[in-house]
Amino acid sequence: MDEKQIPVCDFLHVHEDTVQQVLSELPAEERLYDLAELFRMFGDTTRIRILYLLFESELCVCDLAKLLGVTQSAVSHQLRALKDAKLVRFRRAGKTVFYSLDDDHVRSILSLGMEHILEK
Amino acid sequence: MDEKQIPVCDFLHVHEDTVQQVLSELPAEERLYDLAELFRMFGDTTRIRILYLLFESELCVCDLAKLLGVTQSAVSHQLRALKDAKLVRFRRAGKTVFYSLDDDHVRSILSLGMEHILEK
DNA sequence: AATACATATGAACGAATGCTCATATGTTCA
DNA sequence: TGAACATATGAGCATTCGTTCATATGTATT
Repeated sequence: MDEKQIPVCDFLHVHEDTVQQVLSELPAEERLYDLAELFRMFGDTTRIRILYLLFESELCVCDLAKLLGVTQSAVSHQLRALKDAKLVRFRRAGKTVFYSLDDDHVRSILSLGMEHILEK
Repeated sequence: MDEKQIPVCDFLHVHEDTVQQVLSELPAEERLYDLAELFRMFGDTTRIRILYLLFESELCVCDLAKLLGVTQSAVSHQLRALKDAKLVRFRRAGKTVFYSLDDDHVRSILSLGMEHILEK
């Protein structure tokens, strides 16, 4: 042991086998990044509101903008992010574009989150 | 009708009753904020890694710092955030403080998120 | 083709975020 | 009580984020 100056204790408190166990459960760096990116989508009220509005039915961009009381541009930017994260999909109908939830993970994740904050 | 200059369409594409339905499902502003705040906790790789490390067993601050390869200060700051969000709890044992997951919501939410990114 | 409407996108700006450094608090042991 | 160790916290800084404004792209209608 030891030529370290970092201000952390210089030994592990937990047992070595626990360390191995814990590290083996840790997903690969890339997956962790993707996971954080996914949850970051839920980490903004505008995006969360968009997702909740799409809970029941598909909506077009301008409807979303009006219901949210924000700019069409802002909604469009956020929808792009949600689309990239595979949380919403869209279909074109003439000039208007209708967005809807991509799959049920969105509903499940939002429900679990809501459960958590309601219990605490 | 009307005197609006905002660059969004001036009528709703969806039916009025759909609007009512959609708006009635939208949680209160405060809940949406809390929800976003909760998910924001999962939206950072350092915090996600902390949560995954705590999946199997409790760990003290300095162990976490070493396993993550980051400063004790950084970990401490993030643990504070996670604690405020009720995602982790701690117990003091002499000089060291052991952190663990607060409840099973953390595991469920992480699992759902992982499912999503693995499928897409 | 020209116009109007719906949506998308890039640049810019202010606000929030995560880290580091320095230091404070808290605990144990001599 | 003083020294050593573990953790917490505040200030400062660079980066990221979400919005707005201006403008581009795409579609339908005349």
